[in-house]
Amino acid sequence: MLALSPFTSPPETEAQLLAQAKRLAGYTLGELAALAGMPVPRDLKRDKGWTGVLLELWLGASAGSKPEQDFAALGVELKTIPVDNLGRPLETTFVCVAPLTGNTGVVWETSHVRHKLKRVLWVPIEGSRDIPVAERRVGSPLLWSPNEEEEQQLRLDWEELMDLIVLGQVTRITARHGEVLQLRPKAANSKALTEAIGEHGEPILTLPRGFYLKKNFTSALLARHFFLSSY
DNA sequence: GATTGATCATAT
DNA sequence: ATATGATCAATC
Repeated sequence: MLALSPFTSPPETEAQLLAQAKRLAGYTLGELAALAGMPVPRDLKRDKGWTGVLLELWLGASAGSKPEQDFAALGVELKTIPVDNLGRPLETTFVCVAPLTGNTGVVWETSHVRHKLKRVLWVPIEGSRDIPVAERRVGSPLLWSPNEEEEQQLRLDWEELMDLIVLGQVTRITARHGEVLQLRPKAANSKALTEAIGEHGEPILTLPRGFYLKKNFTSALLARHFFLSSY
């Protein structure tokens, strides 16, 4: 029998949240899904957010689609991150949608990116596609805030990208811009359009974009944690 | 094999 | 269309 049950209400402290996340380490997604009464999809092709929702449930996050941090009372954001057998990220990490209009005068200090990343509970999950979803294991969690260097890296990339957006260059931005933070499409499909600023300052329609953390960034922060926890 | 651009589900 | 949760898969 598993001495484990999902939170039915949000955790009241960071310590409580982290403790519960630590309890989940080592369990498989299949075990956690069964205890939560959730069916396990064969793969994640049509259930890309399934793992995130499962962990939200187990950790007592305000499930669903509220434009808030997952643990609003604690100011903590939950991110599951798929990793390989060495704990390296297999995917980039979505942060938030990029505002493409109304950006005159915006600054890093009050940006959505900075707010989202102020405090993050990272939960690594085995993500190799050759491991059946139900057999993938939850890894050791990490409660993280950007250090000075990370914050600076993020700020520089964000400022470069936002400058291009404000200057009407959004359609010229590719995922190659930015060292640790990149801008990529974030949409249902390539026909979903949103308003942006064109190269002559005119309104245009373009693909919605999102900010994503590149793997070099998340890989480093997870590696640091792994290194430190091995002592 | 890694990366960039595209895409999937669901709720509001 | 926008927000939440992300991974897929064509291409380099």
